[in-house]
Amino acid sequence: MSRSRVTIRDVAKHAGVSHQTVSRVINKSERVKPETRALVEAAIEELGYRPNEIARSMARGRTCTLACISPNLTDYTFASIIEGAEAEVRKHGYYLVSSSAPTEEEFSRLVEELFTSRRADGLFVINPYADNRHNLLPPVAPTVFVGARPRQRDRVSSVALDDVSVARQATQYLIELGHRRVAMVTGPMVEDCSQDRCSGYEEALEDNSITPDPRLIITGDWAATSGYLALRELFELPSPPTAIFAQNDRMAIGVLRAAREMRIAVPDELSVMGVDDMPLSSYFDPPLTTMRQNPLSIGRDAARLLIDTLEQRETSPKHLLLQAQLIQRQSTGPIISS
Amino acid sequence: MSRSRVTIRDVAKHAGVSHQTVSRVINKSERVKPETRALVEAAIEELGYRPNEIARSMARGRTCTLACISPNLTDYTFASIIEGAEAEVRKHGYYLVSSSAPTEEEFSRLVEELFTSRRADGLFVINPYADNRHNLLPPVAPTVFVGARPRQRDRVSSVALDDVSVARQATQYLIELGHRRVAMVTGPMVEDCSQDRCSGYEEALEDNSITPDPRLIITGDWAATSGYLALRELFELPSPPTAIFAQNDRMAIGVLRAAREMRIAVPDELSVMGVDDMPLSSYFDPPLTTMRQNPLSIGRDAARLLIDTLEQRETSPKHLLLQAQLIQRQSTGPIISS
DNA sequence: ATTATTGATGTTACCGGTCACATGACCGGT
DNA sequence: ACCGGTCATGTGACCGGTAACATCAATAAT
Repeated sequence: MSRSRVTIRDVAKHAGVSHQTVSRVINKSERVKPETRALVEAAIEELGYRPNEIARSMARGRTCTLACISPNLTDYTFASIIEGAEAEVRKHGYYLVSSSAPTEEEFSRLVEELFTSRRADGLFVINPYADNRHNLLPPVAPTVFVGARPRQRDRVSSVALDDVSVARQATQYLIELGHRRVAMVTGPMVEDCSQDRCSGYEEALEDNSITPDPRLIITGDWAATSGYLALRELFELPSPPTAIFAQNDRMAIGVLRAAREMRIAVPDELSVMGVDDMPLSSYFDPPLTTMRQNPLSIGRDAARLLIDTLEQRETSPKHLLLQAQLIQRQSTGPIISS
Repeated sequence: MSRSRVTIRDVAKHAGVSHQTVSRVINKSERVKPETRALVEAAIEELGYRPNEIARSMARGRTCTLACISPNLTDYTFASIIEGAEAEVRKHGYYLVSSSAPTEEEFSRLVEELFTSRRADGLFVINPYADNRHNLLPPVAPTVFVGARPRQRDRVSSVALDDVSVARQATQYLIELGHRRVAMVTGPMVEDCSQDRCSGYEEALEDNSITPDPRLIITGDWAATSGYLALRELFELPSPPTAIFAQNDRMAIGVLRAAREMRIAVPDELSVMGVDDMPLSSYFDPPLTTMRQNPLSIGRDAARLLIDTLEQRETSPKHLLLQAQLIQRQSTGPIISS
């Protein structure tokens, strides 16, 4: 295993200074004479010295490691958030341990492991309201919620899509195409994100003096199947909708599939749109109109927020809301008055 | 931030023993009298003591952290591999830092950061032949390749899909449906995975005494667009194929899209299949026939292999090949003799 | 000239574990 | 009764950094 590590004292001896001076050089302290610095740097170069991060963590009581807990790592949006956060975090000299915790129990075990044993300095929680996990946060560690704002005025910061505004824009767009009976397929209603998208939808209806019809709102679970089932249910109604706003792309895809099977022409008889703009959304039949969010930048912003908090540049919790962009494709169209 | 840490010496004092005895208890050493053990455990409980993992790493010279470097974190297959590895790794008391390195430079910077500063004990490399990164491995750390076998008889282990066999089965299946002109869209030919799938394809043709036609092999890049372009190219041929084996689902989706635009009926005029079974593959039109791999178990196996190597249970490199399963859907069908 | 101030550097302890070795009690064999 | 061996436990060093304080020379202020 060649533990032939060069330590700070080896460098010191080689350069003929004390180890503390070497420490000052590698930490870019000002209090070192330029000549001495050069001497030490030469020694570092020559010996190929690298500071041992573990020893550093030990001495400083900080680990420079952050943790990110997500319901899973495979969902495209989650993965992109993590990718964004990871890159940003590393730019600042931190590392990111990303774990999946599908259940509350997993979540609390993870938090316990990571924080009581001092493995991580801070935490990202993706989808904190997927279940009761938001009540199981580590007692001390700075936390940033991703994908939802904290319900109580907590000490946690947050970064999320502006769900209200996104849903409102989407609905408004459908209404402007001439649709008056606009249905919606939601995510699980325990999630704030679903609720906010409902609010946005309702606001848009109100803006256009359309009376909401509760039968047009179907609760789904983000999976394609729930979109599929939603459409079947909606077309049992005496007067079915002419447009559907699905709260994510996967459910919208399910709707498209059901429409195909039921021989409902999209977009001529039914407009369908989603939220996310997954990589293959443009490859469905017809290509899906959607609200594109930028999960990478969500991750990046979350990372900045957490690091700013850790390094005391930010002391009070901050809440960021990001916008989405309408991507118009062929699954939506003007209403056809027959 | 609340440095009210309980240390091993606090516990020792509380229990009236030496810190070393406490250390023995938490490390489950046998050499402790049951009464003493009980005493110490009571003290641990009472004070809420948790060992500081960082101090442990420091003293032992191991970090119990593994790193996983992947070209990206958002690709469904990669993400699933990571999810599988992460869960397995944690079960054994390790942590996983997963990073994306789209380029060779990123890769080598990461390796440098992670291993010269002793942040990680071992490394997973997903897609080691995406570029020249397989030559930039950390000098000492145990490594497992995921998604390809090492080219030289290296000290690295590997876990991969049995690409030859998968492609052979897929091609064989198409041939059994009656197709004689079977085209293929490959991944980038620098990747062993693409090459192996080519070999499997050729073997199947040979098994059935079909002379390979090089014009039927189009090099793609795993992205949907390249499948799209491939089909356009293939249908310029004097006698176009009646079946296409795309080396992954995304490219197969691209083929489907092109077929739709060119009004080629799938599967009546053209059978299309892929490899992966992405979550939404069954939602395309028509639902995609594919070879389903199990990326979670790839990750899990890779994790076991790396940990076994680290803990010296496995001393010589081992190479695992996993199989895939044919998932028959509606994008493939018997040849229609007209 | 003397003292205070500042800058550059060295000394030593410390972070919280583990490791190697020392100690002493107890046991059995001769 | 003596010796060697094993078991349970304690002692002190050590891992490789950082932090606090000490030191000492050079400069500025009185």
